[in-house]
Amino acid sequence: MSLDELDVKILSALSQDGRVKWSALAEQFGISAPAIADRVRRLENANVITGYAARLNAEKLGIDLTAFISVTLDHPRYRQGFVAYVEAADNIQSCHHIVGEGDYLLQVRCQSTADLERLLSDEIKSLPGIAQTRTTIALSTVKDSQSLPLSALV
Amino acid sequence: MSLDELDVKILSALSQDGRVKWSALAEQFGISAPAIADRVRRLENANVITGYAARLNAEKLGIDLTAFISVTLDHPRYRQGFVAYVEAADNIQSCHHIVGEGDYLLQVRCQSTADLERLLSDEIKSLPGIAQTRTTIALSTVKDSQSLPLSALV
DNA sequence: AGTGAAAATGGTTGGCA
DNA sequence: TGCCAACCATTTTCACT
Repeated sequence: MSLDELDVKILSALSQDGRVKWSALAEQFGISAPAIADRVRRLENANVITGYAARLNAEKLGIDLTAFISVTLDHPRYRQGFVAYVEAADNIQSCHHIVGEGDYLLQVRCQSTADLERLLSDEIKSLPGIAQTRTTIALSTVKDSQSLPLSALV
Repeated sequence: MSLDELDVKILSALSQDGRVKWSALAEQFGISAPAIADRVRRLENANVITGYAARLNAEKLGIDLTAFISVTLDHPRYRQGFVAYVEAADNIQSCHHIVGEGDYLLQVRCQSTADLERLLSDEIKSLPGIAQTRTTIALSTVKDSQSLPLSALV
């Protein structure tokens, strides 16, 4: 699917406000509301927009301990089990297969250091084939935007 | 602000589908649509819900090179300038002040290795007071959910 | 806090340029 | 693709519990 400039603008607007009214976008971009709706539907069908989510305040919810854990596996045969665990664990926000220090880099969210300790000791380190882990705790969050650099597309 | 069980369920539903109809939640939770709307408004006003966003497919958009960059500053006096840069740079998705290897951990999104090289050389390493950087490239993404572990709250 | 019904707003559909 | 206009769905308001 090819995107024109207006599509990118719509994507940008929807990443900032996923509940924006078509009529507001219509006015902003000088096009009609049904035309906006058409384009959004097209972007959804092409899986460029995969869904919508509320942005929650982790701090207000008391889930504001962020840590990064690099994990090294003993052998690739442990990958499948590890990945299955990662996908099911809702404390784990992201997991990337990396090159460098360790095999995987996890970003986790916990409520407390006790919670993190439990996650590390009782869960991650208890999985089969974990050779090594290294945990880095975030002292504070300078930026946490999940918006893609769409400006690069135009 | 204190959250009851229904609030948490609503937050969970809204993180999965930020455009869900109040009437659908109303039916699901056995309460009326205006009551759902009231609670959502309360959560918004309390800044528990900070907004809504479309989930975009980074791969389909060709912005699918993820890297982690740990940055060490020469001296805390460079912090302010560094933070200002980070906040303005839309390639930088997140930045955490960390303890351990380096001072800050950035997560960046690029279109290509050339793009990443430009970001590193022309931007980050050119900032005043950058003592060291260490870049880790993601070979693949196993998981990238931005949903908080709300189940821990109930 | 929550409800039900009415009013207001927004989304969707279909014929046409 | 996009527009307009009519139609339909949803949200919001409000008097009451």
